[in-house]
Amino acid sequence: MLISELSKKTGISAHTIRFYEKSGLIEGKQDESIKSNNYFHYDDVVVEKLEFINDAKSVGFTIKEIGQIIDAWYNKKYTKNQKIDILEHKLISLEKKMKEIKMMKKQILQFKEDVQHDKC
Amino acid sequence: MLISELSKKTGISAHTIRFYEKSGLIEGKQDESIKSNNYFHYDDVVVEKLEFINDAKSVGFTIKEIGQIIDAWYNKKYTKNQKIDILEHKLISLEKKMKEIKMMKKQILQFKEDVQHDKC
DNA sequence: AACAACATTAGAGTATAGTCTATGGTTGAT
DNA sequence: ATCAACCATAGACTATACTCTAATGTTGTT
Repeated sequence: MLISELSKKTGISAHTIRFYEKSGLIEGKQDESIKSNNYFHYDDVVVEKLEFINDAKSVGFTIKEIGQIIDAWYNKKYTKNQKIDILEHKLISLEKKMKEIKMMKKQILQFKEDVQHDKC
Repeated sequence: MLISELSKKTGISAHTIRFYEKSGLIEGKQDESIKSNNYFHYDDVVVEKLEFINDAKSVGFTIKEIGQIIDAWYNKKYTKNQKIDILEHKLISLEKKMKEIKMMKKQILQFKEDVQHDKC
């Protein structure tokens, strides 16, 4: 598919998709047999990646981190052990985020109680 | 205390503290009786706020959101009901973040299994 | 009085993550 | 042939959250 279809499927603008492509998160292929244009073609793996990117962004991963995770899954540039290492580090950072959120919940619940009992 | 002591206590640079002050998150007071200088003085509430800011930043709250929470606790510019409303919205957004992180954990665990079983 | 070590402000610079504009080429329907 | 609707690239612009520099003033010790 071409970029506008990819954009429709994922809800991500063509501009942003190109930005992700420049950032190395995804890649389209140009059809060598067609010489009249230089349009990029994207497959379902790219759709999958873009959906993952959206999810990963909302948990606070940076573009760089998302790139690492994608490479640990879809790419051949790491050994098996390197891939597992990267993924385990991300799991640890998710655990950390989880703990921080739980603590923040407690804190805000406390704030709420204080307000309810006119302690501030 | 003056800004350098506040900086030492919280581990936040004087530059960043001034940035937070400009952003409306904290405020120091100038001593009216001293006319020779315009140094700002900070109390323990500011230390408390800065510690909260650090925690709130790490769960992904923006400066704006942190400002709202601080105002819902320390400030008189909202009614009781408005304060509770703000805090409840933040609790909901924390619940959402938690769900997203749980899903991301599952996804990355799946990636890890796929790597372990040579499925990619 | 001189000096280091502090304080202030205004504003410039950086990194991240987009978002948009300008320019120009391509495709497909009429 | 022409027109809307697509495609590409380069680069400018924006928002957020700092981070640093420059210029200048103050305090406290020797």
